Amino acid sequence: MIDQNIKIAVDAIVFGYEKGTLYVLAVQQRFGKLADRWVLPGGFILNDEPLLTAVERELKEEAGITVNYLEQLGTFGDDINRDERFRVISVAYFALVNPKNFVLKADTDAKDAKWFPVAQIPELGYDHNEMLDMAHQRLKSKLTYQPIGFDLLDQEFLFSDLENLYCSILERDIDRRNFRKKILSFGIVTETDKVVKMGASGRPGKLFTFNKPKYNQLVKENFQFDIRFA
Amino acid sequence: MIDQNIKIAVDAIVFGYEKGTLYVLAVQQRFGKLADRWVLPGGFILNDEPLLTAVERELKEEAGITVNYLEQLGTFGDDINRDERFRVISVAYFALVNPKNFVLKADTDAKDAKWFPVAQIPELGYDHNEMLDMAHQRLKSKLTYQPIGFDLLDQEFLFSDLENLYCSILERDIDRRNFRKKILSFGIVTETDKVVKMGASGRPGKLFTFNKPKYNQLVKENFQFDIRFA
DNA sequence: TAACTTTGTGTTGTTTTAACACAAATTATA
DNA sequence: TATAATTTGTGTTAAAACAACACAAAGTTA
Repeated sequence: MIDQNIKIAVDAIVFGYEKGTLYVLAVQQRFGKLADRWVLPGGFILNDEPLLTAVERELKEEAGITVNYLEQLGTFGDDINRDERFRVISVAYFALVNPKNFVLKADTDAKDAKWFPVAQIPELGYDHNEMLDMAHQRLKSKLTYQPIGFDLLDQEFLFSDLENLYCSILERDIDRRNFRKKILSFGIVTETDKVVKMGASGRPGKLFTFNKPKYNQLVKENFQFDIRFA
Repeated sequence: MIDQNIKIAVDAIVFGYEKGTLYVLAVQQRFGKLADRWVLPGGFILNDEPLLTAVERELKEEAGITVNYLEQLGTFGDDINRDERFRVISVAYFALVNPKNFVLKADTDAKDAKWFPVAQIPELGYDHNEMLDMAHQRLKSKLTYQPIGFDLLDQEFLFSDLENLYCSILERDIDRRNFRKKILSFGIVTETDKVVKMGASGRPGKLFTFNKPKYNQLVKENFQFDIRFA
């Protein structure tokens, strides 16, 4: 007979982006030996609950959000001292959301929920900094070969928004003309006829949208999104 | 209090390659409701055992092998009916080995252990066909951006071996001259002065080796292995 | 010894990438 | 209200990477 004394949790690394800054969602623990510490949102799964459902539930409960993109990141199982009562193995999920779409509200277990700039994240509880690093790495590399940047932006965006997102997350300069040429050549970004004056000074720009059905169709025809350059 | 009734297992998708054919390791179950069925090697983890250690132990126990390459593939948690007594969540690992280095021997729990050509895999127990598909996909894509093919070959190999490995796993033709040029340009494959006459007819070829320290050094200098072409 | 098999090697046209600058439309400021 | 400042929008060109292609050399088999 198996005498495992291990519990399964899910945790989420939720990235948000706004005005050139990449944020990650953390919650402040209300109970337990890490009360008051900031950790990634997450919690134990229910007996008959699929893993994905568990993450979505926790995000709803602890921060009041629903994400745009969610995928499994990896399972972190060796943090044996997370809880005195049992070993905890955690399945970490990578998620993207547009922070503008929600007002964070801590609910059940969480005392508070907050966006931290990734560059200024404090020391988190458990092995959550390690998870965050891995997720941050995943975001950077995935940005180059999957069109996930759009999940961080408004539905309609300026080309400069998209460009700045790539610049700031990948931490390098991008040639505006080459970037635009490449993205437009894919045919997955559509120009709307709306023009916006941005609030700031300068010439107004057109708004664009990501054409997801078109992208899905192209993928079926073996299209490979890929954008890497200096 | 948490009343989870879930157990954690690890499973491994172990690929082997020989003479143009890709194989995967399966074991035949001795006990339980799936007795006699073929499944991927794996089993429950011990309370204080790291996940990686658990996979290595199971591979040793069930098939008598030690792999060349091992990385986490993903966690499959929704196969709620795997066992009547409790839900099982399984962390799947992706592994590569040179089959020549071992004689398979089923040991503790397994009745038999066997290499199946991936193209002719039978229906496996649990959700193991799904895991295999995902691992197969991972192998194909990873082959193009990480030098993992060498973990499937002998330490010394003919250039044609490497080329055939790529051809057969990626299921496409490769231009021999362009392939060789590209691989050699990386500087991570060294020509030995041994010449081998292959057993078959034809001009003897030089043996090559993968220079892993050199590769690791290049990676530090931002080198990116990448080989995709028609 | 002729036929067959496998290794080894270079060139060229095409495509992709990288580098680069200025005019147009608006807002802010003097 | 003119001038400066800001942001959008757009093409060309040189360099690098890629794709396509064929034949001689060294051995084995018939």
